Amino acid sequence: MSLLHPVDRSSVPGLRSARRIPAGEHLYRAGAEGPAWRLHAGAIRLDTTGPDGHAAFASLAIAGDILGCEAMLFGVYTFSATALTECWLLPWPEGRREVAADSLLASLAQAQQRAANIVALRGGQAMARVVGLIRLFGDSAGRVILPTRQDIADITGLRFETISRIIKGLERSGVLVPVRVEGVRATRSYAVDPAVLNGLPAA
Amino acid sequence: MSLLHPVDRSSVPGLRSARRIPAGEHLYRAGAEGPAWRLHAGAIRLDTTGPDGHAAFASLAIAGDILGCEAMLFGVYTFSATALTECWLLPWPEGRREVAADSLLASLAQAQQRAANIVALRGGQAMARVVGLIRLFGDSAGRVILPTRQDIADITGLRFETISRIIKGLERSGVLVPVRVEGVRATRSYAVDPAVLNGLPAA
DNA sequence: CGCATTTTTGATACACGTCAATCTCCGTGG
DNA sequence: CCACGGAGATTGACGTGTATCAAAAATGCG
Repeated sequence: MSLLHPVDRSSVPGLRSARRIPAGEHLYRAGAEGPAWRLHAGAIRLDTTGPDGHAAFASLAIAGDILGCEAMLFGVYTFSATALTECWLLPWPEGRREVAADSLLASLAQAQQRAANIVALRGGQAMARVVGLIRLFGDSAGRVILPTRQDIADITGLRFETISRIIKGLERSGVLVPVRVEGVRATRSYAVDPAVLNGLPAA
Repeated sequence: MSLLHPVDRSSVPGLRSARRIPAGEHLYRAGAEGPAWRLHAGAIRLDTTGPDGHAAFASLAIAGDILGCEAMLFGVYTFSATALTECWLLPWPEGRREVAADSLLASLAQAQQRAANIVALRGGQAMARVVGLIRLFGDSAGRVILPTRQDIADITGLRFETISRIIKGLERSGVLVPVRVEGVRATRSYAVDPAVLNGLPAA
């Protein structure tokens, strides 16, 4: 296995002011004040804090999504945001101008599409759910960096033991091949069988 | 059981141009052209049409939600919309003016909140999911008009036989009491135990 | 090198799925 | 007004996919 290096973000135009969040850390918590963000790279989970103070998975943001825009309306964040993988974010809206209606409309349409994706990850058999999540997280080059087993379990509504069994099964059947990436846990970086990454039902 | 009568919508201000959709009928289909709508009363399911032409539950709209705004951006609807209960809708945006950014922002925040609700309906034990859906559909007076068992099953990611068993169980334990409403099927209109309608874990 | 965290694996239980047979409701037409 | 028929709902018997509990192994940090 060759050792890959993470992308150098400092060369990306307009990303001077980008904020980096390491995997597992909070971007913000429900009830706190702060700006809205656009997620440039990585994945973030959003949790509601129940009346009993117990956090429950509520939604998912992946590259391109807008997060925390409700704080522009209510003053505080509704959800807590935690990085599932290393993330790069930009304050939103980007320019110093007013928020364009078109931009908001696009965000709204995208939010609905994302919601439909998440719903699909929470129905059907466990194998199909996990493969769906791998597709959602996989890049065009056929590589994935997955969240922890526990986070995958929260997203799919399964148990981490079940996730572990399924991912090990996909490894054994060759659908997933471990890939070492600097700064990423060994159990979380894989190359994905391209046939499975697009439509096929997997093993 | 007394016979209740449906609300007379003609007395609601600004609802002259409202469109009525009977339970079970389509408002629009994916790929078609049309305006965006605000759902004034009732509930609507949104389905994605998969590559195999097979429809899958994607999202839910309840009173106050905006539907089909993606058609303002892409020209066509992304999802198919079907009435779960009798619905009243208004074309959106309401006035003849431009869409206000604030209004869109509110819709975006609401869409995210709704998505979190739906996610919650698709995890945990079957009883908790069904009770959660009853809470979502129940009005402040403690009455619910539910979708068909099949629709509830699609929303919660369970089977209609399971839904039937759970709802019958709630009836037998007195949490749900059948209520006759004109034009609504006997199995779909109930009074809900107020203790269960707010926080309590149910039977 | 030791230790906390995460992941893997096994054995067992049970909640829900599946299949199939009624039963109820309600609209239709004789 | 009642017989008919179809869609939706209920119920039972049985199978199975995940949950649950428990223990060991792997991973990576200090």
